[in-house]
Amino acid sequence: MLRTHNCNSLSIENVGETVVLCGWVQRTRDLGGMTFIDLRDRYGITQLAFDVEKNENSCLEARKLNREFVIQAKGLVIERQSKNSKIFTGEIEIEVNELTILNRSKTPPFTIEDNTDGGEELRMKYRYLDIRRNPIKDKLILRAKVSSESRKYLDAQGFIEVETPYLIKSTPEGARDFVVPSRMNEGQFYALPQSPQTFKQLLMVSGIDKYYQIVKCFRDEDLRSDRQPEFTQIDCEMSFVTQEEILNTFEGLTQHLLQTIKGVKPKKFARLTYQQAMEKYGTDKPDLRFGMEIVEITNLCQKKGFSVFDNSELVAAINVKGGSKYSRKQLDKLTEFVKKPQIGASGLIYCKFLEDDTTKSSIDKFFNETDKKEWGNKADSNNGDMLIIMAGEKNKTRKALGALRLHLGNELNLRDPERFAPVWIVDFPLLEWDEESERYHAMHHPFTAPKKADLDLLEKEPEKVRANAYDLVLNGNEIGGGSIRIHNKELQQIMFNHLGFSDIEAKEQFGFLMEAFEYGAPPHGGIAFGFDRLCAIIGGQENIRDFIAFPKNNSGRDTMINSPSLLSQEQLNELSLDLKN
RNA sequence: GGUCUGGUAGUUCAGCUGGUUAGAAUACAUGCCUGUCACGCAUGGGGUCGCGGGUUCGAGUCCCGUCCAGACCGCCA
Repeated sequence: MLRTHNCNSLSIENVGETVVLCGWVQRTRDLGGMTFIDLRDRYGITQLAFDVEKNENSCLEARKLNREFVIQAKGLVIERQSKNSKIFTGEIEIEVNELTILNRSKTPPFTIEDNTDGGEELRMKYRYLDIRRNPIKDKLILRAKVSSESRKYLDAQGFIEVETPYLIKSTPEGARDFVVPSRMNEGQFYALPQSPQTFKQLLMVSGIDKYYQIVKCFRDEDLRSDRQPEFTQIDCEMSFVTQEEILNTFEGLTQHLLQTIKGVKPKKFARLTYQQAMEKYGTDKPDLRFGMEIVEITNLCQKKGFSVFDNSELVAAINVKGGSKYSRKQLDKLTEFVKKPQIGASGLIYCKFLEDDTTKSSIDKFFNETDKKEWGNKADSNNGDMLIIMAGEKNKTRKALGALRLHLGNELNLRDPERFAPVWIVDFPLLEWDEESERYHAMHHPFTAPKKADLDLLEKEPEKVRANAYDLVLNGNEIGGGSIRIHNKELQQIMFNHLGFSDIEAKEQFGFLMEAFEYGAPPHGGIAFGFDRLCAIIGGQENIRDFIAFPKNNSGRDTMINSPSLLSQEQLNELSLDLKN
């Protein structure tokens, strides 16, 4: 044994014991006659004390130590003369009489401290040093806890964890696949799974009733702060269940996690239909930690001579509490925000409700006090508030207002990371029109069952068909999504046809699934949680990178190991691959 | 594929409408200091201003291109 204790375990009760500690040198404080060293390991910090008069040799040794040297120190636990209440071991220190350098260290490129001076690029290149820091280490510990608590809950509910293959088949639907060339099958490729979707459905056909897997998935799409090309899902599927049972089971999982990890128990989760979410929040992943809902005022403001409103499909507003204090400059900034090409609005109109009960707006020429007060009533505006009004095409206007709402939520600090506002979004449309390929795409995926009541719309008004599909949204982030699946070959065939697959293509791509459906497939449905995102939000962050030990950067690179990288000509030959350039 | 922001000491950053020898903090090195815990004090070293081109008497600063990083849009069934 190299050590008898860790660096966070000794207290005043251990005084008088001889102990051996191992760890990294966090900092040395050389006072001349004596030297102090903060020794750090995963658990905490213990102060080592070296006194010239008591032990000159080890004191001189201690002065040679630099940051991040790995050392072993043997000595006596003594009570400190001056105590440090900031750390657990602050009442004691180790009077060291044997000091061994286990390994030396170069000066690290950034400081190994909670508030490091290192930028993200450097921290990623030296991720192994970054993980020595508490904030990163703690996030990995939180992740481990979320994973273990998820397993505990699902195991207790009778779910079975089954592993599914990583080397599978590329399919044209959905995200781009990462592909892996097959040496033994010249010219052929495996694909890495975007999700174990078809396998978990086959497991339902197998009678595995309740399945789950905490599993890596892969999508070759551009990255974001909440998107990595390889990411982890809690993937689940159940047989003989209604949508309601699935929602309840996984509402239970989410509550279990929030309770065991954060000690909070949210009430029954809110529910919105997709339609309601789009109307009230302009997005299918609304942040319900704050209000500021979108209010439609089209009928209240048309035919008054203001052509922008008169010619708009929708006029809608959000109420900014306390917004009447916004200066011209602040309003200009907001206008600038909505005019960005990403938002694409042509501008915004404000209407302030002043403390003296009068109003002031950018369109006072066209509307009188009564008009403006009517809008205010509709939006629950009080004196001191401000309406921001936008007009135009329905969906675009809602989206722009939704983006502005989120922007204001950030600006006004309404998005408290310690609060959790979960909401189920239900009744998603089954299909959405894709301009580029000029055909319908499955909004969720092609295995999602349409609502029975909407089935007869499928031929004539496919975009009106609602699906038995749902998302779990937490604090404005989509953390889970699922659906009741099709379990019948004929309906699956019809769906594929609507998605533009010929019968032959459908058979080639998903014949195995449709064949399985012919052997007694049970009704089934499920859900998948974005595990990295879930961890990040429970940890109060929006960026998932620090919840992944070794993440990729914006361009999909791992700058530590420098991947991806070129293959040698021999490797290419063996795989029968030729590079274009 | 697009929009925006940034790239200056090991690190984090400042550097104005172009103008002498490019600064600060921190880290690092050396010396002093017996109760520090972000120890303190003194001294010192440290720069291809991302890269390439252009404008100019003169470019870290302006222009064009390019690379890298980050955020967002598209994309992500």
